[in-house]
Amino acid sequence: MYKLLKQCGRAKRGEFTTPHGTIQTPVFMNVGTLAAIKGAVSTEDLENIKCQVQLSNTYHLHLRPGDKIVHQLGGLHKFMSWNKPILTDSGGFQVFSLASLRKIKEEGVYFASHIDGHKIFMGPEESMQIQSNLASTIAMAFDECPSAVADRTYVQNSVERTTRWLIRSKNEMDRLNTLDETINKKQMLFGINQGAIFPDIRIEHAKIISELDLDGYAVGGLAVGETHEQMYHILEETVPYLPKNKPTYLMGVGTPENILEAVERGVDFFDCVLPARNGRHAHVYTNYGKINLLNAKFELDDEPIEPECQCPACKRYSRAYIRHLFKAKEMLAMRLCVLHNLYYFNTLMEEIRTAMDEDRFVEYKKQKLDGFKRGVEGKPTNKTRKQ
RNA sequence: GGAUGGGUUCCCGAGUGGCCAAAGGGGCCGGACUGUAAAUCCGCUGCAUAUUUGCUUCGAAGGUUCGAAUCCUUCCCCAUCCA
Repeated sequence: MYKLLKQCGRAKRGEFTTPHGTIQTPVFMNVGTLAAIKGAVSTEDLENIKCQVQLSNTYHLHLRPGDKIVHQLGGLHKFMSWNKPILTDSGGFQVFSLASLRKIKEEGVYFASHIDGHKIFMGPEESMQIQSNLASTIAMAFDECPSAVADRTYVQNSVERTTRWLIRSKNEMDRLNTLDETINKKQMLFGINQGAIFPDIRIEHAKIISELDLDGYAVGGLAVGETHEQMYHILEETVPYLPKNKPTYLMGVGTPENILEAVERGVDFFDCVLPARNGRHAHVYTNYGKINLLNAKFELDDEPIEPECQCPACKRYSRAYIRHLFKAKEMLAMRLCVLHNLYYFNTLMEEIRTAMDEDRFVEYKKQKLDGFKRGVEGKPTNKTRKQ
């Protein structure tokens, strides 16, 4: 259940209560596709980096270890030893990312497993059944995420099918939640808005799905190749047509800049692989933009990644040391950077919430974006700070 | 002292007359990554430059040839074996 605590312009500050605890929003959901955040991050670690919600994936867990196995083991929470909320993505994104391995039909999608090539079918009912077996807190409707460059006719047809799939998803979830063997009988369902970069299709779709009284509403199909300006524009056009008294979730986004811009436009849930993936690839976030620790200029840099950061990496280790770990291919390098990046994102959200509570979100956002824009080169030194 | 194998661009290592500034790795340097087929992928790596081209390079010095990292001579090193 979502409680809107405050609005700053269109920006929403809220609280979302679930059977697994209350989520303070705006929130960043930490992505652990295979029931683990890549980079050797444990559940204990997540407690140290302010993680409120984890995200896992229907398609991937269906293939490995198999949702029935997770069900037999008591559901995802017990399986991965995490008692806070978990959102499962429906497999809709894999319809996009595994484009060469699938075929879309009205009944659903035929995939060739990316692991061994065996044929699998997933429609709305199958996706809900898998997610019910996984017993996540929040299930996502099964959708198609069309490419940003798809033409209007394609998108129109795709969105209409996604609507039909949403209704089937909801019916199936309602049914599953009444079954004896269901682990989480209060599993929530979020619908997903699509429409690529066509505002009228987006708005029309938003209006239709808003009538279904779902637990939350996502905007999908963004950050898949369009420009940032197009993404922000779509949010401005679309979000006002989604229910204010429900969470609004921008799927798969994004950079700290993207998040600040989207919060301003009314989004309160986010998820993104970037902090984890970039961390594994030595790119780390600072208040003065993203830096690549592999760069030679950090060879003798004795500073932490972000001097103002209180994460497990920044409290103890220098950029030079972590750079060395990357060069030496020590997995601690990735682990530290993933922890830092996730801490950075979760802290960013915390700061956003505090700023909204204190009615200074606009100033906060501006100050943050200014810092990112200046970059590490433009960072004020002790000397310039005194002046 | 004798026998054999070998010395290639930062490193390892292919190449044995032209298509060779020289395969392939590694390293170095740089880039990408947005509901994770990603601990991945891409580019660059002799010098100088207008993406054309010029110059220098394959242990050293000579030589053969229109043309040599590749063939010949001598020398210098290295490895293994025999004395």
